Amino acid sequence: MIDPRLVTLRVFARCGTVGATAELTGYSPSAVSAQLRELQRVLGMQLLVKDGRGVRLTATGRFLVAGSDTLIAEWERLRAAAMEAGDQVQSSFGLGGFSTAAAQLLAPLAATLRSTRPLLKVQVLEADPARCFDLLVAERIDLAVIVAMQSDTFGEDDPRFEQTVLLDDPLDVIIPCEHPFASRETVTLEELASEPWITDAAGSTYHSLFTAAFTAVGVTPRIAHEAVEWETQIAFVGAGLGVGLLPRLAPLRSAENVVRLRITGRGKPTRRIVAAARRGSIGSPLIQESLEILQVSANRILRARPEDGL
Amino acid sequence: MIDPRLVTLRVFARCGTVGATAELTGYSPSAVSAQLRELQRVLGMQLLVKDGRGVRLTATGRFLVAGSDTLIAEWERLRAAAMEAGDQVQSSFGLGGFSTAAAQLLAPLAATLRSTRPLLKVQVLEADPARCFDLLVAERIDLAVIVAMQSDTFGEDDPRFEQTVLLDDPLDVIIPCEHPFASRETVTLEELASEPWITDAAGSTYHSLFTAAFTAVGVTPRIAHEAVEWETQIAFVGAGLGVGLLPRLAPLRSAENVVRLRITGRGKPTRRIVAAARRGSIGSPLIQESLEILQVSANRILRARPEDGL
DNA sequence: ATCGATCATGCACCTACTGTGCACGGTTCT
DNA sequence: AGAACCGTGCACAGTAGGTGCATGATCGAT
Repeated sequence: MIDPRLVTLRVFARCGTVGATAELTGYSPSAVSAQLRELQRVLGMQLLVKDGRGVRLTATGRFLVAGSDTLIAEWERLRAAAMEAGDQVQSSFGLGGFSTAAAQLLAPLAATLRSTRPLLKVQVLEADPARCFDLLVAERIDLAVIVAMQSDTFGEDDPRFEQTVLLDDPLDVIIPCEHPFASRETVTLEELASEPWITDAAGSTYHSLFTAAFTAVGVTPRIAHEAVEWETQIAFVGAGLGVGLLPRLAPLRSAENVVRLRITGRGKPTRRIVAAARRGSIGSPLIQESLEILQVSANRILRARPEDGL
Repeated sequence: MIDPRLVTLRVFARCGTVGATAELTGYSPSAVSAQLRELQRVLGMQLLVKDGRGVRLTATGRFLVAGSDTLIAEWERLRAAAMEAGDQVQSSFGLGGFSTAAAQLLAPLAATLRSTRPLLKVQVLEADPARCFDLLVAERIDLAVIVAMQSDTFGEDDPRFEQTVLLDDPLDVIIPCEHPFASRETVTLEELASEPWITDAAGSTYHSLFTAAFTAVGVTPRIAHEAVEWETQIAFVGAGLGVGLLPRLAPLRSAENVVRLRITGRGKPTRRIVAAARRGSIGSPLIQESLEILQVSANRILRARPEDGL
């Protein structure tokens, strides 16, 4: 209901270049340029100035973008309330989430919605958390499932988003079948202090999660190998190259001769998974229903004993 | 910046029929019908139901319209603030007002704006107060000058509008040149109690103003003739048919052998003239400047002595 | 009961907005 | 200097959204 050109401007305010805005919104760069030009004409304001080989927001432009946060939130709130008041449904629904969430949480959610609401067009996009926020602003998706990171620039109080905690996903340890601990059910991080560890490259979200888990118990792990994908890491462990941490949500196929153990003791590392939506839209019946379904899925997975993955 | 279809829905909520909405917005009835249908499709809500030979808002529709008041106001506020922050001007500006205001206040305002802001497209529409409010909602005009009536359904606290008092326009008495009081400068209503009066038909806004003036001083005037236009009333008085009340803003040509006297004594009847705009937009520099110009015009007219009209 | 008036809507048609693809000029980094 | 990148103008195309007329439905008046 808000003019799509204003939405485009907001996306531009986040990524700073016309090209990136085009990529995020799905338009061509020419279209973004034309939209921004038209927006300035309609409003009678100069919103952009040339800056080097790019363009930059003017003070007026920044002011407008900042103020539009409450406008967007107001509209989302109104639409959600009207939806609830009229017990009606929207026609399309976009979901976004990072890999694990997309596979374990969003896929069943989309399937459930597809059966309970046959005429709702559901679209799922896999994207990392930062891009999920971009996609929310661009209105490409309506709900995102992400890992809450302390390093995130989006706080709880960002006027553009509203977040609710979905679940705390515990990290398990995976070790090779041949490992002396393979028959145990639980283990502490201290017991594994001298093991060769497998994790992601420094700088990734998983790596910071990894180090945080060990600093919490005062252990310095020896990092032997690096793997980006869970599948790769599991394969490394299965090959006896070392041990690793695996979120409980990440599935483990039985063929992979790897054992998953729960962590006990002082340090019980978890990653917090939250759902994010545009501020104001959280009350929408569709989003509320989605959150409930997500909770059910998450609890069902978490209740499963770690040995089930063997 | 708000979707024009939502604006159309708001206009429909006020006048109740597709045809009237088309007339107010400037669209054709087919276009209004298509817009409302499209709006329901996009939002996934049923906003209208057939009702006899017309259509009626559903509960959801009424809810949406009511809630959109704050949304519109929020946008107007944001735009006005951005305008002020950036010291920029809009490209078009619509003015509305009733007959006297249009001639005496809006015409000079439009002329001034045309000279101070050459590239601003100014449009003036003459319309009675009720229609002015409709035109404000329809975004055909941005500022309206109207007579405040106690019978108006639009209170000071209407979430859609914002009003500021422009001036209190005193009512003068007009009498024939041959009248014994013609050489005086002031008169009281009591002195004219037995005169034959000329006013508008019962039910008009002027008529209620007329009776209110006399009930304030406890006099019951004898209504001899009825006239709708000021010009007609003045002609009646000039022909010696009676006396009448004339707002000071209404001009008096010297050729009309009629004398204008100020009213003194307990009852000093006035009509309150206010400016109205969409809520939130009152801070816009263009509207602020317009209000100042209107004040200047009004004061200049009011300072003129009543004899000047002879 | 019938006829006319009124109201919303569907349809055919057309205009004009808006997006795409490509080429170009300007700017920065190496 | 040359290459890479960024934004923008232009020709073209598709489609959203406008008008005008005809139609069906409903209400009021004769």
